[in-house]
Amino acid sequence: MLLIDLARTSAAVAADSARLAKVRHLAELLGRVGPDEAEIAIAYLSGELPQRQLGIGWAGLRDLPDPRLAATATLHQVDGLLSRIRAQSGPGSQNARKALVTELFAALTGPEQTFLSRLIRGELRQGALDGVMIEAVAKASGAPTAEVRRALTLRGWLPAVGAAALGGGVEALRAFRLEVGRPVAPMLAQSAPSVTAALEKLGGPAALEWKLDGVRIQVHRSGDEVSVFTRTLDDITAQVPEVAEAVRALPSRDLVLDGEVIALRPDGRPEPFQVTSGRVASRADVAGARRTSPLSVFFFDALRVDGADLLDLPGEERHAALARTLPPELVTPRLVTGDAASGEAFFAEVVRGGHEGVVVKALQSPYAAGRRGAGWIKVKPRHTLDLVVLAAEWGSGRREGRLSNLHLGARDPAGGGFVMLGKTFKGLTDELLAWQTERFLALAEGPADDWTVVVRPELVVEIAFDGVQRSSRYPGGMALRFARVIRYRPDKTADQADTVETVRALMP
DNA sequence: TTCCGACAGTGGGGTCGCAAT
DNA sequence: ATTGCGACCCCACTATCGGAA
Repeated sequence: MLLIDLARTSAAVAADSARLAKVRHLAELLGRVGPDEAEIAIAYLSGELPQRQLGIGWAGLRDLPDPRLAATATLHQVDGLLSRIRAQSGPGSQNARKALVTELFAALTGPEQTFLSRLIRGELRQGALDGVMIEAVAKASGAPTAEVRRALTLRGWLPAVGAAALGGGVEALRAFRLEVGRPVAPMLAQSAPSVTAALEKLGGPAALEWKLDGVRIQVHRSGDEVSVFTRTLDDITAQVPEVAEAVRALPSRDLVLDGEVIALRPDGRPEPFQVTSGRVASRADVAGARRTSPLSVFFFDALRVDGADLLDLPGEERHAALARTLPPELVTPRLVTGDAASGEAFFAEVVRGGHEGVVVKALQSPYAAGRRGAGWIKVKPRHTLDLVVLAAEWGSGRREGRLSNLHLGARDPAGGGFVMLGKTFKGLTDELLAWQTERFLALAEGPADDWTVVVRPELVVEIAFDGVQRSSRYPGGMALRFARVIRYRPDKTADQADTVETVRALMP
């Protein structure tokens, strides 16, 4: 099969807004693809690369060669070159990668270049990723969607699952099982504004667990072999030796556990997220890093214990197995209650302890791997500030032509100006985007660069955020975490906005 | 007919490793 | 030594479609 076939299908998928039409386009192509090309086609059309990462990004795709006229590149040819790009390492590798990118793109037509560069940047923008591709695989293979989903849960890589379905139908899908050593897509949580709201949503008693501000891990143990995976299924075993040691010390030798790793201070309060993040990312001198910032591990779910797969069991049964298998200090603290008042009290206590919040879990729900299932609901406290818009950046994609990303500043009574604390594009409706674009252009003091418009600091906007963190990027040495717009405050002028002192008081 | 679950898109700050300068 | 880039850690929110109610 040729790359142009995929590029054409992708364009057709993008052109139809209806999901069912997207599925039809994708399934039609899957019906034509050969068995040895199915993985590549499914990967590309769901926005992924079989190589996962190439070492090429936005900058590596600047200055592409002119397209050619005849489309001749096959999927195998493209995939082979991408593998060669990925394989480059050591001094000179960056230049070698660029040379290979040039060679690859010089062999492509315009539409192919557009498709492939979007794919490599991770911005396919065709309105279809895994979710739609699952439906397409089901349609093309004749297997029920639920079977495809379940196989994906256990295998964690849709192209492999899709290829199996196209080749062997339902039978092939049923052959996928939970395998110790191969990570499963972790279950995710929805969110709610309060414990009361979360309990209401679940409609009965639930388990409230500490939400630790660390890094999600999935740990597999088979005998003395222990592997630790992140949420995106990357192997971080070497960076977090504390985890393997803790799990190896358990009596059970066959385990798949779900939990969180976090750096705690000697007094038990959490370090800022940056500390945990740094520990998980750093590969050099793990022993030294461990002495400075030791990691603690807490588990909250068990997917397999001693030969038994637990994924389909109710949450409370899985937790019972967890509690039987682990010592209490390795289990995430929790409270089971249906009472909103005691739930709120528990939440307040957790937050006082410096933690992120709680996760409210239905007692009955199975482990819905890879989905934002309704069974888990996270609750976090929310801060708000009234800040001043200092500038705005032009948006992209569906926000093209709209001023989108806001630069936010707090009032600085000492300096008489404003101190930038970060940016946000979240919480804006289409209506608000249109309004603010017009308003900002009226307040414009001129462009700072091609994509940023500096405005007179007059508009006050109410911003919600999760906390304040240390920053080396911004002049005040602080930045807001997860800032989002609540509403504009036309009733306030800039000299009534919150000050940097107010923000500084929120620093941990 | 209306409601709501699931998905995709639109980007945010911080950290590390590594190649290029 | 510094800088720029890529990859990944954390992530919130809105619009839309289509099945559920």
